[in-house]
Amino acid sequence: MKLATWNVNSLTVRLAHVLDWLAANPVDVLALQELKLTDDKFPHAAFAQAGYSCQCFGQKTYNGVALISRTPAWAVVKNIPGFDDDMARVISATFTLSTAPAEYSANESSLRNLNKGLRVICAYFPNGQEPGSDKFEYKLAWLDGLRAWLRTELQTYPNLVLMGDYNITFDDADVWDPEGMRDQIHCTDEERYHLQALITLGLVDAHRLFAQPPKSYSWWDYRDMAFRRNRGMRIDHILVSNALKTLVTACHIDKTPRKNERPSDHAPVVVDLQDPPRA
DNA sequence: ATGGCTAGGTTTCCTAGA
Repeated sequence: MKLATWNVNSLTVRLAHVLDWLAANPVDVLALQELKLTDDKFPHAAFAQAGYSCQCFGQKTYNGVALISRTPAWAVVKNIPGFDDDMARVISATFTLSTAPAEYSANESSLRNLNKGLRVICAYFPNGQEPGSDKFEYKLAWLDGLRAWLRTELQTYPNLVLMGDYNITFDDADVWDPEGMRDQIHCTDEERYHLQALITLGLVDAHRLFAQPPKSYSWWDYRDMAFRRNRGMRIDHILVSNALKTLVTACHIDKTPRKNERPSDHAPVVVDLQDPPRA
């Protein structure tokens, strides 16, 4: 089973890129961020033609997230329960495992009660703009809300994947210029503390389970030929629950679509996962 | 150098991204 996450920076502009990428990389679930469109504008028909169904949580101009999948999504939840937010940043759903018997895909309660499903959370973490700003305070409050909710989600769904645009680097290895970015947005101790706190809840960074090329990044600024010079940061992550850790067989960042005409500034991150054993 | 692109809306400049 393959899962991927991609901040597309406007699905309106990037729809053809996403469809091309899915044709070449037929993942089971694709998490999209920064749709920048409302639900009524979501291109369901184009994805249906490619064999995918979609759960979307859109917003005009900013934010917006979606889960694109080959199998139906169950128990869809939008945003973080318990955290009041007027931005569309999170969408979650349970998916049938590819090897699950047909009867387990029959309905939502069987997935939940028999623990045969995979819970997937697609998240677009706040940018934060600048340490000390109102948006930074919002980012920290949002991270508090996410952690409180995840604590219980992990109890409900042991097989859980949290993927998306985190807008946080783990450490200096995720930054092309650690000295220049020290204490800057995405690289502050406070943000990294929050990211580590998610790990402490019982999640692991799929990327670091494997040997990766040096200077592996998922985002490059549009300016100053940053992609060509590989001046980027790794801020898009796939975290899997501890129960899934030994089932992850690969994880990579696909830089190919960043070479397109009019690319997103982010690249997709892809994880390969074996099905969890049946309880 | 507080700039350098890109996208969307309030559109010929503004906010926001990261």
